[in-house]
Amino acid sequence: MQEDIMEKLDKHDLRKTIIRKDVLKIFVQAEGKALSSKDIEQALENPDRITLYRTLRSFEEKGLIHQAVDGSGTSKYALCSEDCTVHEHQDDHAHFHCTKCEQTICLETGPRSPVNVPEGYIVRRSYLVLEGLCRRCANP
Amino acid sequence: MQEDIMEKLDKHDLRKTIIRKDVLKIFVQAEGKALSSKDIEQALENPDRITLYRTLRSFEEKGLIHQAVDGSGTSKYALCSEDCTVHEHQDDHAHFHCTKCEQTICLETGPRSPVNVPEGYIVRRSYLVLEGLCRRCANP
DNA sequence: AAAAACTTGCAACTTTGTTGCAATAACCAT
DNA sequence: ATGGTTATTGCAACAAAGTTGCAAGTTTTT
Repeated sequence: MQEDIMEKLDKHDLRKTIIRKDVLKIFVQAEGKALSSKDIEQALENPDRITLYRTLRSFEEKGLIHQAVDGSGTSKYALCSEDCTVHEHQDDHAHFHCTKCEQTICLETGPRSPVNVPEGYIVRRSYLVLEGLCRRCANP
Repeated sequence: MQEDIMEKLDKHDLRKTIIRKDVLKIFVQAEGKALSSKDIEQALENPDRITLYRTLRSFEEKGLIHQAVDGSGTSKYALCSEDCTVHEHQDDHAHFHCTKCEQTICLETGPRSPVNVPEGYIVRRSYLVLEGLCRRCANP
């Protein structure tokens, strides 16, 4: 698993620094859960906030993680599937956002039916967010 | 039109103060375009920033405007359709977000096919965001 | 017209995120 | 392994977006 992390960093052309290993480990352990900068700050104790932001940006640029739009206002990130590359993210799945515990998870969703946009508009990506209560919060 | 605005405020149980009339007028004129707090600040000259935030919150609570999730990070709002009530928003349409000019518009979209969520999860609302270039930015 | 209820505007503060720069660590080639 | 190159870190300073408490000012109700 330690090797897994090293390999991932290597494959995505990222230097193996302590914080990167730590952050990536947290993402791997989170298993499809989207994490905010704050979540990670709390998991690691006292990482430099700025360095963390930059780590997240690098990870995203190199195709290791993707932003999970969830309507909560703050950015969240989740581990990409294996086939994301530096140049193009392939994370077309929807995200579920629990309004009670504020957790966001990636859903396994197939391709969506296309939506009509006005003449002349170009669609590059789309995000689908489902909002409601997760299992834990729905059944207290 | 002035009467229209007064009526809307009345119907939604909001006091008719100067800033509320002004802000609502801007939303009516924006015609389906989603506006950020900043957009409105610029349209009105020097409104109190805090009061504006509170105005937007009241409008949303009373079902006059709805948040338009667009993945841009900052909150945007657009006028609700007539049948939104205080208790339940009905704005199920998608939003288009132009990554160049940062404008967001409401799209007229029909009902979407439901997405599978894990056992026990409850979906209350969903947001669909299309991201790309608007007509103006796509054809320079 | 006065009382009650709500709204405004100000100060102060929090959270989230960015930039510039010197010091440091990782990587590559001897 | 050693050193040079290049990328990364950590700090300070800053900026944007948003919130809270409270006294003063408006609406609305009676």
